[in-house]
Amino acid sequence: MPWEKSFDEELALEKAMEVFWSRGFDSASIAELIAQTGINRGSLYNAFGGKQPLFVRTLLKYDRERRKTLLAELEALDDPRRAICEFFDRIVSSTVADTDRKGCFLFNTVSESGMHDAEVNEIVANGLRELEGFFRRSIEVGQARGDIRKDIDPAPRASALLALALAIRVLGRGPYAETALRAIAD
Amino acid sequence: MPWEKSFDEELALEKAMEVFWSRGFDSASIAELIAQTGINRGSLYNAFGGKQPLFVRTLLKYDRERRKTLLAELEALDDPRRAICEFFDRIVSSTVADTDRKGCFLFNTVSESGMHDAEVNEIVANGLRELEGFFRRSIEVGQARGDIRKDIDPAPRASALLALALAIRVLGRGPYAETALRAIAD
DNA sequence: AACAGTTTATACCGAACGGTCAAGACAATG
DNA sequence: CATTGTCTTGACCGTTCGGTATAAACTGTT
Repeated sequence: MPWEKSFDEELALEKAMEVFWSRGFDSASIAELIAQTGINRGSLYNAFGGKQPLFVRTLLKYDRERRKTLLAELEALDDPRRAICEFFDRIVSSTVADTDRKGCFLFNTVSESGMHDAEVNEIVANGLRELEGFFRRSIEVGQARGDIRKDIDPAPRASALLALALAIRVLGRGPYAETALRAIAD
Repeated sequence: MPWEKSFDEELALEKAMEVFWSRGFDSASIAELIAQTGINRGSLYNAFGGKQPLFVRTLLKYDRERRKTLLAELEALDDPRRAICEFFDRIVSSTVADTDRKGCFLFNTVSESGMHDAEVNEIVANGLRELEGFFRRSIEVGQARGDIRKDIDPAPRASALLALALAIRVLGRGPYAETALRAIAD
């Protein structure tokens, strides 16, 4: 048997992710993906099947390696109130540190005008759902422990926090005074 | 002197606006603009100069005819608290009524990945600024009249309301239970 | 050394893109 | 009625798009 893949598939996915992340699906051209991944046109199609499947794989990779690990990390704090604050802390600081204004891959995909196919929509919807769930759980536990005011309704407040997070990411280009935003969250 | 334009420029702008509004600048093709406006390719270039200038004109038209009139109308209520509620009422109801999921032209333009040229950015930034100003003014006046709690800081709260509005529009595809969102605004 | 299987590299495809151009259609002037 | 100058029209431009096909290069087995 002959010859193994000569490029690192995972590393190529990482590069491809950066391209989709910053440019979006439509605007990302195959040429750019080739240039950034360093692998050849034919190899790319051979290894991933095309633009769309590649996009899905990078999106899954992002969801798995960034969103899930972040939430797991925050839940491990076992301090709901701090977890939420920490979450917004990170969002704000990573937004201002994000010199090339990539934002958040999931949020970018949500707001990209043309709704994608069912598979992509499912991945994104699931990500948002889990993020909202994280907020809701944090609020509920925080209330049970007396760390968070009891007069707020967990579910809609969780939605509101999700909305704030999204907006911070989207608005991350103009108003940097968003730091003030975080202070309101609770 | 010869011949006047045979098509209604304002009506063509309206149609073009709908195209850019729902598809975004990049995804909107000249072919589609031609089909929807009904005017010919050459005429379009002759009358508007190209895709980009046409986009700017439709964006200005939107900003002038929708955003400004809406804010003026709400300010005319002379009831800051109700004005804010009314604003979110309208955003939510127009979002659920928006069968083709256009969202808000300004917000769409903000979140469109590739930052546009300085002119477009200025229009959008100005729109957001004025919207935020509307919130801040409403809060301040409301506080002075005793309609709004005094322990909230107008400026950051205005930013937060802007963020909520944007997020509602962006998320307007999945969670329709956003109606609950509005209840939290104050 | 011959072979098999997989990667490379490159040429190429039809379609769609934004934009231009030359000719024809037309109303107002002389 | 001829002229003038704009508007309309449809063909056409070069470029780029995502995707495919073909042939060479290469490695491990036989």
